[in-house]
Amino acid sequence: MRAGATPGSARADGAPAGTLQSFQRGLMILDLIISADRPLRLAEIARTITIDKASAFRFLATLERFGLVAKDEQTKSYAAGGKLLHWSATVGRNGGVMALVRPYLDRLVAETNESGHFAILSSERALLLDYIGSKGTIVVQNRVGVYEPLHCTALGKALLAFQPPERQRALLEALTLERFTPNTLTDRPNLKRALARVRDEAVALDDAEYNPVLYCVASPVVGSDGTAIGAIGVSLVHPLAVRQPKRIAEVKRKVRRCARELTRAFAGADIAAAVFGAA
Amino acid sequence: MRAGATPGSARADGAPAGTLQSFQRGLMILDLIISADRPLRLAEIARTITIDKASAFRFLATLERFGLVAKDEQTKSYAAGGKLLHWSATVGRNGGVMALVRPYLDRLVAETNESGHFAILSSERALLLDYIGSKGTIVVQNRVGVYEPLHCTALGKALLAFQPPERQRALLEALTLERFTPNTLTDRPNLKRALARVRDEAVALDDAEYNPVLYCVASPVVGSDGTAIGAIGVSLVHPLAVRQPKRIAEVKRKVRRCARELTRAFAGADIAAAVFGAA
DNA sequence: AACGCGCGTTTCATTTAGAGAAACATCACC
DNA sequence: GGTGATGTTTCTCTAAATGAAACGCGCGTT
Repeated sequence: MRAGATPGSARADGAPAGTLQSFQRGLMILDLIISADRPLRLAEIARTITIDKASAFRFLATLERFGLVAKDEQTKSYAAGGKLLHWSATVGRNGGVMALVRPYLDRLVAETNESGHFAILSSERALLLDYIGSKGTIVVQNRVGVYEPLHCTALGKALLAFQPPERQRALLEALTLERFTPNTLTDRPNLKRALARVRDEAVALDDAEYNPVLYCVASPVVGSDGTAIGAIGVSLVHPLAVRQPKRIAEVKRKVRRCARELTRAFAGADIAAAVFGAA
Repeated sequence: MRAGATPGSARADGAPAGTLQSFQRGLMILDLIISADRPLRLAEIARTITIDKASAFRFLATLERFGLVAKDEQTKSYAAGGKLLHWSATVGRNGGVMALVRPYLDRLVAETNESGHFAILSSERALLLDYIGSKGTIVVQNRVGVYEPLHCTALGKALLAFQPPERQRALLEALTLERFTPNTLTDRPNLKRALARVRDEAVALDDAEYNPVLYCVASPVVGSDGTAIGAIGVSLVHPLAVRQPKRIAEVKRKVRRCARELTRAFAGADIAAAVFGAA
């Protein structure tokens, strides 16, 4: 279409060279249908993606054949299909990282009696990979697979603080720093200062910066190259937590220790010592 | 490529008209990576899908940009990416059918004290949509999202027995009737007879025909057009179950009743009566 | 060290497979 | 019954994907 595009350069639509445009469009449609909270109609989809009706029709037909979307012939609307559930089940049982992390997370939850999370950096967000609810009466709901912002969560700041300098700069540049609560850090200088502190202490805090009722503590799990491959932490109910500085200090210690041991398991004792200091 | 293909007719590669070949290829690659139990290399993928290396590279680059696959730069291998977890989380919370089914499934499990399942027909398989473990000591593991064969499971047979005649014929035609245990029905005439009985009784059994240690009982949940929109059932541990005909009869009654009530909720009392008989 | 081999990546010309317009078919709502 | 929006099919043209080939690289072998 764009005839003047130099080969090898980025195209006008933002799709970089070496990627397949039509495939990408199809994935966008699938993503749209999954993200929508209700079945979507063809015209609606074509309009939001801004592609031709006819093309949308073909994409949807292909997705349907694959079982990825289900078409309701009555209402002519499209929703997530059975294959997605199958994929979910398959991806979920993929022990991968989680098999290694689980025991540590288990112990952290048992020790602190708070809800524990493990997250990785994915698409400029913190992606919650695992969750264990506390045994206490108040339980933060399970939100595995959910994205959370980097700038105002403990897990996010732990991940952000331990990125290579250029990557961190790029991320900070790209982030929106949306305000969620009065406590949210929304200016880059303040955030940078906070990250420096996280780097020093190897513990990140979230004092109701994202969710007004949560006080979170997280530490990075660092790989052999010194960058965070994940972050582990716990969530406390905010109004109760802030009144108990001794309890917070204790939780910080336990999260920190847990992350250090995980880091040692992943990357060895020398890296762990470099990040968390000597035992 | 195939220049002689008549417009509108099926293409030589089996892809029907109106579907996008390249998009389909991309989805096949994604499916392959998800299904694989280990990270895959580019060459491997290209060979199994039988596409050009260069194309595979482009597809993978696109998938990676989307976060659907994660590339390990060290080993140059591809695995399922974070976006899939995100999709899983999003699809999972989709209350849809399950919100309606859950209470019934809950009650069935409570009444029978056995593990309960709910499945739908998807891609010539029974797709497990929900599961509740029994409160007893022996628990069948959770397998939500898993496909099971139609010809040798109680849920599958319940679904199969209540399909429109032509669809049922087509399905029977297409099925492989693979043998899993000595009890598996592997010839079509026998299977047809079994389905006729299921249709009469509105209860399907699986006497260790798929898993040698399971005895399963299931009934169809029928929609307003008289075809099964799902199936609900329980799994008993086989060697214990067969010794207790009275227990089995009781479970059958309870499963049947649960399915009837669910059918009534979905399709109304008249349909329920037509399938399950008068109360 | 030189060699061969397989793999990943990039480039390039060829041509298919997809895009888009338009015609058609339905349906809903005035 | 007409008007407009939507879903579906057909057709033509060309942009976009394809596949061959070339390149660079790491690895194991001789």
